[in-house]
Order: sequence, then structure tokens, then C-alpha cells
Amino acid sequence: MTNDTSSKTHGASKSVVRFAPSPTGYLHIGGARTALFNWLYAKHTGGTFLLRIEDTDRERNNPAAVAAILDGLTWLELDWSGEAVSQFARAARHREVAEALLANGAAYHCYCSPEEIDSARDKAKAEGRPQLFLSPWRDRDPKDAPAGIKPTIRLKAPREGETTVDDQVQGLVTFQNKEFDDLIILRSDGNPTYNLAVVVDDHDMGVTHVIRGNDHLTNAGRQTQIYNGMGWPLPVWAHVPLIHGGDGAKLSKRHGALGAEAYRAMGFLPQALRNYLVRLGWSHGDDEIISTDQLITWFNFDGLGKSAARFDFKKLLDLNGHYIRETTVADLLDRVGKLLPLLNFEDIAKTELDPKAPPRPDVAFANMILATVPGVKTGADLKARFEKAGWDKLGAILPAVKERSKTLLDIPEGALFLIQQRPLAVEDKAKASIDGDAKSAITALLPRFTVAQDWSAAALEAEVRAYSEETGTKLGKIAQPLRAALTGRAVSPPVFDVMAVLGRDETLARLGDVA
RNA sequence: GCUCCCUUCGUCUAUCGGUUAGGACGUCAGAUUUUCAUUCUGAAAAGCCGGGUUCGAUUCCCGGAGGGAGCGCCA
Repeated sequence: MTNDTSSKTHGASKSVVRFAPSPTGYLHIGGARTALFNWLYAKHTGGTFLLRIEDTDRERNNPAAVAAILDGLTWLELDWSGEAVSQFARAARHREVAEALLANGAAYHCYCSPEEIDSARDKAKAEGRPQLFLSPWRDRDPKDAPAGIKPTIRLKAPREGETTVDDQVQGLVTFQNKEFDDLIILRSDGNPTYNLAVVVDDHDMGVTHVIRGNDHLTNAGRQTQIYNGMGWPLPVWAHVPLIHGGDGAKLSKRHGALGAEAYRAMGFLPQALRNYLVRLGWSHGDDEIISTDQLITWFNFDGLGKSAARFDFKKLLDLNGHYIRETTVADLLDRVGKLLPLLNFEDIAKTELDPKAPPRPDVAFANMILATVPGVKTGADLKARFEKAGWDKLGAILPAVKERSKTLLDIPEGALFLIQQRPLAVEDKAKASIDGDAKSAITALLPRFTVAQDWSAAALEAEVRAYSEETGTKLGKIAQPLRAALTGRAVSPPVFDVMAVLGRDETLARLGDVA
């Protein structure tokens, strides 16, 4: 019946799936992965990916949070069909279904007060019994209802037997019905509760496959009872394992469980994050680097594992480096140009760091910029500096810089020499290489550079190599001081590329400063 | 406490009864190299424990241990 095995293979019938976040803040990494799985499954089956905001609880109503979620999905390039559905806006329909359930005897009015329920639960807990609340109103005559009390509507859940969830990931999961109490589907204020709203919306939206976190597995049992109460067909369930922090506990801020926008700010590429996320709980043999197109053709429930995975920041970084190397210079330039204006270094630098949480490339970068580039407080400032020095120069050094970049932020960092003002502040590690011998070598090279016919990296390297052989000096003994003089650092892109991009005048001037 | 779920290198995972238990990240060693990085080579590193079933179990079953999730007029 609901176990649609044909959906496991490519070319499966078209699915309708949805991502249904609660607008509590940003799009967190676990949610992003759930959205990705849904999106991939929709693409794989040629189906539809819908978006629904679970904003039934008005206290959680937060337009900024909704915007952050949409923004995160957009950045991850997980496009959805149509407008995002507001669950709150459908409350009238939810009420209608609650009334229908009441009418067909699958639900009843309950006049218990919250206090009554609480004390019963406390008592059960104290006695070590299951904290189920069995409403007396299930069997009482509604005529006995106390006046002036607005009732809730509870589902009349079966007391005997069992409810089985046929899950694509977890297999057959059976709950004893006596483990479920009669859940409230309509609050006393007339508003629907989560489980009712989800079932009604999924049904009305034509959702065929519910792919969500494993934390909803018991809800699947409860929701099954609502589907049954209405006589509606069940969706195919797929409860994917959760993501845990490095210590194996539920992922939280403590583990650096950041929103998608934080990963953007740290300079991650969406396709890298997607590739990383999909491999957390899903696999296709030994494949690690998988293009999105390949993912779409391969993704299915068979590849999903059952156990929770821990988030590994280092592996994400490695993947990001891979994708950066694969990306064209023009594209990278564009991405850096769009990323920088989003950053406020002073704000980022204030981020509280937990020593146990993964490193924060954005915080390290912000601190480095604030410390070494006077007058630059924001990414926009920094971008302006690069533009002043020549945005095309950033592009010119990019082929060398991207080889050494793990995140997009490593690009401006690696090219920082372009915007440094003379005389350069030379870091201590670099200073050490500029000794007496180095100075005389630079002095000897200056006239050669001055008359060099061809100011290309290759020609400059040939020139220096020739000098190195003539004088019997190791190339390293010359290149390192040149690097220090030209970039102020002990680590930089290849020094001849640096010279080529800097141009003859600036190169000679910087060398002259130390000679 | 109750219910459900999970358990292969440090981490992500492959294996769908027979493999020297494979790959990736990380780690370590080496090669290449003007620094760093890339790239390449190599190394160390795993079946939670105890019972079955079987000619044979990492794989199937049971028990234990450990971990996780859920138990709201939250979602």
C-alpha cells in the first residue's frame, strides 16, 4: 500500500515532497540537509519540491526568521515550486478537518484544564508511570460539560492494537497504541496543533513522500492515526538520521551548528556544502566528490544510512578546497565580489568562540584584516581597496591563489599584498629572511629588473635563476627575501607571479624599500 | 522513568554469509617545489561485548552494554 518500492529506483513516479521548517531562527545545518534530501528526491523523480513554514504557534511568528530560511535555501540553490505556504494561514482548513473528525467520531471535546493535565502528568512521573494523559472526556457525555469552559478537541486514538510506520529508512517501526494518548488536535482557542496541521497540509498539498528528521518518527505514528481518522492515504515516510556534534550529542550552537548564512560568510561554496551534507548519512559506494547532476541521478533512499553522523568541519574544508580549485577565475572573482560586501569585520570579530567548536575562518579573517589593514572595517571597505588597486589584478593572481584556498576568504587573504601600502609592514617571520646577503642580492637584481624586457612571471623567474646560478646562491635564499619585501609575509603565492601582477614600478619600489 | 531507534578505523562511510574488511577526511613519513598549498607515494588506524544459527559470520537471530531521539493546548 504505502510502501512504494518503485520509488527506490531511478525513473520512479513523480513525487511531491516538501521542506517544512519552523521559523525559529536561521536555516540550521540539519534543516539544510533535510531540505537537500527532499530537493534531490524531487529532482530525481522529476517531481515537485514544496516549501511550507510551520508557523502555527504565533509566538514563533518571526518574518525575519522566515526570510533567513528562504535566503539560506536560495544560497544553497535549492529552489522550490511556488510560494512558501504559511501553515498559520490555513488554520480555518485545519479547524474544518478537526470538526470533520469530531463529526465522524474520530475525535471528541475535552474539557480538562491545563492545570489538571499537568498535575496528572506530574503524578504519573512521580510514580514512575508513563506520562500519558487519558482524558476522562473520551467516554463522558458531552452534556456533562462544565459551562463557560472552551474545550480542546482530542483525537480518539485506538487503545488496543498497534500502529506500524513503514519507513523507507528505518524499516517497519511498530508502536503499541497504548503508548499513545489522545493528542490534542485543536487548542481551546480554536487553533490547530502541529500534528493536525502537518497531516492536513501534507494531504492537501498532495505530498507523496515525507522526508524529515528521525526526531519525527514517533510523530509519524501519531500522524498515521490522524490519516486513518480521516480515511486518507498515507504518504511514504523516510525518516533520516540526525546530525550530531563532535561529541556525539544532539547538534547545537555549542558544536558550531550555524545557519546556512554563516557558512556563506565563512567562504564556503554552496556546491561544496551540498556535497558534504549529502554524504552525511547517504552514500553511493566509494564516491566522495559528486556533482549535483550526478547526485540527482543517484539519490535514493537505498543509500541512506540509519545512524546519526557527526559533523566534521575539516572534511567540509577539504571539499570546499576541491570545489574552489575546480571553479573558474571569473566565477571566483564574482563570488568574492558578492561575498565581501556581506561582511562586517568588527561585528564578526566580536563572535564568541568556543574552544571546543570548529574553527571560524571568518573570525580569523576578520581579526587578521582589522590588525593588518588600517582603515578597513568592513568587507565593502576591503573590496574598495582591491578595486582601487585594480580588481583585474586580483583576477590575475587568482590562478595562483586558488590553489592555496580552502575558503573564499583565503582569496583576498592570499592577495592582500595587492592592497598593502608602502612601506610594507613586514611580519617577524618574514623579516628574518632579509639579512645582509639578501639585501645585496636584491641590490644586485634591481638593475636587472629595471631593464627587463619581458615582465612576465616566467621571464622574471628565468632572470632570477640566471642570477642564482651565476652567484651560486640557492634560489630559496633569493626568493624568500623577495617574498618578504614584496608581500611582507613569509608565505605567499609564487613570488614571480606576485612580481608580474604587481608590475614593474611597484615591484622596484617595494624592493627599494628594503634594499 | 517509559517508548522507539542506532552501533565497521579519531570522523564520514563501503561491504547486502566466504574480501589481505575497501575508499575519503584527519594524522604520520617521504617525493616534487622559491614559501605555503596543490599533486604523488607510503604508513599507522575499525567490525561494542556475550550467546546462538551456519561448513563459514562484520553481515542473520537473541541478550547485554553504550549512544541517540521522542514522551506539551512547541514545532
